[in-house]
Amino acid sequence: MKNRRITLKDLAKDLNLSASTISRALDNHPAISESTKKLVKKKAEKLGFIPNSIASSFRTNKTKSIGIIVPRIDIHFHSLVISGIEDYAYKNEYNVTIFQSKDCLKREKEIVKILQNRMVDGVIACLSIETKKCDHFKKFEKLGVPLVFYDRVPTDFDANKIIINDFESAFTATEHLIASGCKRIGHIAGSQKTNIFKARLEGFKAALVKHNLPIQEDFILHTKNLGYEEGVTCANRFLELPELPDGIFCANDYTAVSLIQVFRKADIKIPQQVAIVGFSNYPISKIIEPHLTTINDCAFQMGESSAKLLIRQIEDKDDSVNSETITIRTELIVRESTKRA
Amino acid sequence: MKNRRITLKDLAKDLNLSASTISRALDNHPAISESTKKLVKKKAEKLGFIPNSIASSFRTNKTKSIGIIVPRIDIHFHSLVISGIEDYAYKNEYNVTIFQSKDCLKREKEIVKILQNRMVDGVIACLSIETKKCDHFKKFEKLGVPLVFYDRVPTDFDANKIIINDFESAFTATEHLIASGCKRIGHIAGSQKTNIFKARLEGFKAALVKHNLPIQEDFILHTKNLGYEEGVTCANRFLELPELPDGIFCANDYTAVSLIQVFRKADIKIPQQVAIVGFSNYPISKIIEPHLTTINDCAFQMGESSAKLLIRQIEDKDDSVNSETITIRTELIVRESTKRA
DNA sequence: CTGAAAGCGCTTACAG
DNA sequence: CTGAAAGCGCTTACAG
Repeated sequence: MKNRRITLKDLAKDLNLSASTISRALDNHPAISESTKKLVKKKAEKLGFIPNSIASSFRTNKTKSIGIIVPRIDIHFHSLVISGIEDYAYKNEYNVTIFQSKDCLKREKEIVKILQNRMVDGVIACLSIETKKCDHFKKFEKLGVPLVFYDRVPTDFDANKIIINDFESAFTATEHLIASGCKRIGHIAGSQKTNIFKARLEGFKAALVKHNLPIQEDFILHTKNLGYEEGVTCANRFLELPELPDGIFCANDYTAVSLIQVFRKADIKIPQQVAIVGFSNYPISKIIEPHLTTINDCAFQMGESSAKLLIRQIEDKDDSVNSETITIRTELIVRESTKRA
Repeated sequence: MKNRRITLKDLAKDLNLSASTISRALDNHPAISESTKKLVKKKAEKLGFIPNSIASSFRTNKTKSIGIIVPRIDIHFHSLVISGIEDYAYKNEYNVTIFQSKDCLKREKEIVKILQNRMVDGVIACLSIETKKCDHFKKFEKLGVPLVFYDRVPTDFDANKIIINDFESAFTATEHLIASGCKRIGHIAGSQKTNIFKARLEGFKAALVKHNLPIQEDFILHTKNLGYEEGVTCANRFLELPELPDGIFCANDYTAVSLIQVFRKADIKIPQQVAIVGFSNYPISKIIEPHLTTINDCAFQMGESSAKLLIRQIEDKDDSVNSETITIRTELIVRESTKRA
């Protein structure tokens, strides 16, 4: 049942040519005559020749493979990024090998070690939540393996990074609330150990300052991981305040959805009494009622940009000395949850 | 900056041993003395030796790599399956290379061709929606590359398949509506060109028949891809009927969510007037209000099972002649959308 | 318990 | 325009 695979040598013998010529003909080498190329390709097709990519990788030291390290594949943001990476990689004839760190530093280190065995030409990574120091990634540079980080990127380490403008996005979201007439604006913040959530809180505050609005500390609620349940807790804490905020900017969509649901049950009108803005543009933001105004975090595009930068560095030897930071501009998507007019 | 990589030969020279011995020592070959093993491993560690996995793959004809073909990575179901595959593969020291067919037959064929170049030891695939004939997959068998399908599996082709019990799941869901007191039960069906949706419709009908309830054709609405928007259309069609169903089983969660939202706006009480069951246990099912009763489709487990079966067939030569179908048993998750008591 | 040797299937610098 | 030859870094059957 299982056939022996056809090799270059088989083709060579069949055609009375050398393996070198076959190899060059299939690779469209300019030195080979058109007629020979045609002949070789026809024969290859007929015999069902499939080049052994492992042999080729071994010989050339190129695998045309990208390694990806994500916290979890089943988080929508990451699956979108991966999709963007795969898309760009596929067009450029690279393939994509995925590892999940499960947000566990130990596992991240294991994966980094695995990826050093020449399996991939370059690596794209989003740091695990536990990762503070990135020394384990430094080996890649020594090995000449380009590396690009996205979203959760190292701070102690000069590297290629693809990020979004979190500060400005938060600033824009908050200004949008102000423009909608909100004067007492609250925030649900993510872990301040994570840069992106820190930037979102700072952008929020900066917008208030710019417009001479007070920063009320009891309007700023902190969470550990911005989960749906934490959002419910925050909503209840807002309800216990002497006076509700009239606008709330949430550092992600899940907590925004919790707010909407808890507030609606408490007969609070959204957006009339409280306008709400989320962050990420998760699918649920256009299903929840009222539909949620949010920041599109351009996850797919982050993936594309990561792959583009990485592949450029893989193929462009001179380039790989520099490290580059690319900031992707998000956009505010205005929906019912802030349409007060 | 870029160091030359250490090879077996370097280690051998350094230790005055042969490359054969180094190779065996690192591989814990029983013939090598413990003292030599210790010596070699220590030296390897010290020099930072990283085995060249491509050279090893080339030599042994094993890549320890699994190829996955999914329609899209960013569909939650598939990202969960991939997560399950990666999890099992990682534990067994396999890695996972992903391709998206984008539900396009042409691209699926391209990917299948790419995967035949020895890059992977086995393949897991979910067919593109356009795929009717699976001839392009037959090459894998000839090449001795094990192949497992999940979810959308071929019918014209004797293959390894991981599926869920769609018929029974639909039957259970429908019986649950009946047990909740529903007597006029409707269904939102997926494309009847796809087996799983056909099975769900049949399971639905079978439950009605068993309990001597009428099958009302105008209570069975057909959709193309069970999208959220189509769900809204279906909801409105239900509302135009002379009498509403008192229970509706939807072939997925998105359409169920649409029903809930449109019905609530029309002041129809859920579950008192209409009880609703979905299918898939998407994250939104426990966020939408009322929370949605649904079938957990065990996507992660499908991934695990696919990987398990595939790896067994990769490593167990005798086994690979048979093809196996594994049916994963789903479970009904009862939530507010059907709690009428 | 260890070593010498062959070879996996390509690619490419060199030669003509 | 084509070929002969070397070699990428491992693994393993064979020999001792």
